[in-house]
Amino acid sequence: MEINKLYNPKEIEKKWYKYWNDKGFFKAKIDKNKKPYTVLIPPPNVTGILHMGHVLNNTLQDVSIRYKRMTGVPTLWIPGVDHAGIATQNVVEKELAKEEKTRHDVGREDLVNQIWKWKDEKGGKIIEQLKQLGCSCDWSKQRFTMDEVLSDSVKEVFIRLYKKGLIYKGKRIINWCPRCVTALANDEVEHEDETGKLWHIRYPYQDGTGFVVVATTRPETMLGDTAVAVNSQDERYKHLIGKELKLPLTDKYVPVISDEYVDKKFGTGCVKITPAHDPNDYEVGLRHNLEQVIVLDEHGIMNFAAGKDFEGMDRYKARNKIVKMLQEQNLIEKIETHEHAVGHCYRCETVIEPYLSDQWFVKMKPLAEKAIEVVKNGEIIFQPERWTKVYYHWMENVRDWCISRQIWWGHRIPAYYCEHCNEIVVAKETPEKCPKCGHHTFNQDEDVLDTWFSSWLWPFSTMGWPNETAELEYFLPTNLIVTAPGIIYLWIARMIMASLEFTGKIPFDTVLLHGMVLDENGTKMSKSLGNSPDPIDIIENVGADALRFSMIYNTPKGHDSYYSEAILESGRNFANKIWNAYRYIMMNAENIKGSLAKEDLELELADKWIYSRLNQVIKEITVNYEKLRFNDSARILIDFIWKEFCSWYLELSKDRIYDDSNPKRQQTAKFILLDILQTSMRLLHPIMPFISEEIWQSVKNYIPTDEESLIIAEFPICDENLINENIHKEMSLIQELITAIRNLRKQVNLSPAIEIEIAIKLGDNSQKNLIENYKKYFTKLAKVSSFAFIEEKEKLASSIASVVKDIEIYLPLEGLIDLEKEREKLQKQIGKLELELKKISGKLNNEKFISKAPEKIILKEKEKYEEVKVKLDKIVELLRGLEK
RNA sequence: GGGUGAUUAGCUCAGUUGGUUAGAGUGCUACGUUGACAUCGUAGAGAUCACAGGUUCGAAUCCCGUAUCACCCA
Repeated sequence: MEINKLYNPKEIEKKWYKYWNDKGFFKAKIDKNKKPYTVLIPPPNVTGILHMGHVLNNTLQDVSIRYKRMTGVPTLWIPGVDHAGIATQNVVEKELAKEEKTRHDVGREDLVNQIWKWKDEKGGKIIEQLKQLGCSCDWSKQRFTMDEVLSDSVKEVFIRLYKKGLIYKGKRIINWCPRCVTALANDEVEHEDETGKLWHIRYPYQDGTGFVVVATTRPETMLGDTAVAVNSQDERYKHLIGKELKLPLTDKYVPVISDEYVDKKFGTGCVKITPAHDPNDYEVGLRHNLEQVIVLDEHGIMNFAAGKDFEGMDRYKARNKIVKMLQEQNLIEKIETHEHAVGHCYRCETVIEPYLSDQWFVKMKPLAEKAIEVVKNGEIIFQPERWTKVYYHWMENVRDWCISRQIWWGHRIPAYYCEHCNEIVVAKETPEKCPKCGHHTFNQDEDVLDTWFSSWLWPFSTMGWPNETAELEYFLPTNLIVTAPGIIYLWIARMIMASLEFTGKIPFDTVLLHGMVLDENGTKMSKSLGNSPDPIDIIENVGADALRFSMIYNTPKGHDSYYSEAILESGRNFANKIWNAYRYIMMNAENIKGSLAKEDLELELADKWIYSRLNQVIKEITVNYEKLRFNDSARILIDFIWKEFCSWYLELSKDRIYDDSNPKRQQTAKFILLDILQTSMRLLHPIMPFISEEIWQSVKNYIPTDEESLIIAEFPICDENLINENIHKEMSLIQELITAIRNLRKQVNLSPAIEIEIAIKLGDNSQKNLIENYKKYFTKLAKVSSFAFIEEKEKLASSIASVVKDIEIYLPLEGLIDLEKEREKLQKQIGKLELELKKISGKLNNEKFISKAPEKIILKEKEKYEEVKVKLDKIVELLRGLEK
């Protein structure tokens, strides 16, 4: 078999993905005797294309589901996309705009049809990209938030909440996006700090005897002012309360009122009140029965109520004109710069407008109580835990949710108005007869529901609710939801509320929050900055495995992830390393005929050591997979495979692998190489599914198993009996000796090809057997041709030396030694050891330490003291030898 | 303005229950193509654990404060 020197992921990844999918390995099988493990995908937008955030998010989910699948648990990862109301409608409206048409030209029905057509043709892109990444979702259960069943869930929920009095319609100030021409919920508004201006405007007294100064960041709204408010405790303005002021640029007069809302310290302490265009002013207006004058239309254009000077002007142009006119009339006192947070539409970044309009709302408080409880009592856990505080904070201050949107793409509100008497009937279908007046003609509400109104039902609508399905019974509550903290409010909290309300169950038990993917400078990735690489390009270049490994390895749990090409190399190089170890092992597996049963193996130190380490690694990795600390799993794997398996074990095996004179030893080494490789592939599979399957399938030819595919093969279980501390001690002594010898060689720049003799003075005689038995390890890894065991340090003046534990190592150099350099080296080591010894003896001489520290720690310090002392003495002696 | 988090090697980060000679990777230096791999190997240098206090026999780790940065909320 010819194996390429460089790992080429492209064909391999395609091949195995198709195999897994065709074989149905992603499909969840209900087994009532086992508790399932279920992951819910955060449904990406139907308009979405894969970005690095998706890569991180979905890789984390795939790692957890693949790990669980291998432990034998029935697993289900439910995939799907959401209909993304505003974003998707935008896509088609943009196409219409190319023909210079608006949605109003084509009409509601036609527009919705066009969007469906677009969705069917182009909406599945991100799903295909997730498959390229290797995601093992159960695609037979893929859902779309506007599927028939999910739409039915939405209607059912709306009706139930309406009947319970938890959904109501009302005129309120809401956040309005003048570009999307729709209402937004509070948490769909993103606040950004901006440097704006604070205009101080004079409002003259009605009688012309003076003026008050109000400060505002939005002068254009003054046209809708219906009062000026001051704090009743403010001595400066007390006398003005009740007076009338002339509203500049208009022929209107407004009263001075008092309200506790006014902050005496902000601005001038006089606040203009615009009830129709500011949420706080709206509240003040209600308290004082003020008129609500709307001066902006739905597009952010001044309307007739703004007066003929401004009607038809954009809000910012009107602002400039107003300021200019005020200046001309000497009504601007001063203009300050002012830092403040400005709300933007989270979809299109347009500055939002507080806007008074008729909307539908959900009362959240009654739903929030239970949802707080299930987190407080630990039924639902946030990881990292600190996010629970964020959750509580929002839940405890939750406000009503504006769910109506003035667009056409989405779930149309199931409310019908009787044409005759305007009675509202909330129902799944158009009612037959008005319950109030008996008439038969109805108009359905024009608005659609917020996309999140379907997303919050995701945990159970995807399983067929309100029907009682086997899935709901078996898979709910699900187990894991993986997402970014940014949508704790938008999505996580609401899912918890909805699940409890409608199914009586929690939606999931664990919420894993991950960070953002930043570029190498720590800047958030964004399309407009152009610092966001296309993951599909990366996959085509280095493979999904490399990308997945790099992301997991470089993203500590709950932290942001810094992506750069350098980081990608860790995954690419690791894949290549594994590939070449595999190549070496397979080449030899082919050449070496015959095989041994496991019980006939002739084990030596390195073999016992690698099995011992393997089992420790199995234990650690299992813990880290369970704790969702995947970066630690990745780190343990790369360290074990690269350093211990490849750099030590595989090198040490060469001696036997190339020795045809001893078949039993040769076959032992062959078996162990294959066995460690296949077990490592099992451990690696959740993170690097493709290369691990490719290698595992190939090793299967030599180590037969009934298992059909790695994706459903058993995850290794630690065998404690194989973990042996004595073996570790012996092996690490040998490793330390080899490293020390290599170090000596390097010190005098010996070429790697030159064989050397080493003189050794042992600390105790038990070490002699060990070193003699495994002399070949030194030959192989340090090019040592022979050892001389010495008693005293005769004739060693022309050697360089090193100390490992209580063993002295000498490399004789026949007068080539640079005495000065050698002394320097030893002096430096002495310095370090003396410092260490001082620290330890400081502790041991401290009475309080002796009396208060646990026995175990004291013992450990004493042992450490002896160890350091022995080493120090030996090095001091060495130095003395050189100074003679 | 309120909250949360971060600050450990040039860079990116581990360090989980207070006892480690504070570890990786990358970068850097030197040497090297040794029968899997130069996407490699071997060795080395590189840290006052942000700063200032406190608790403790003992603090990178716990507490208080300060500074800087990031994110969230108003």
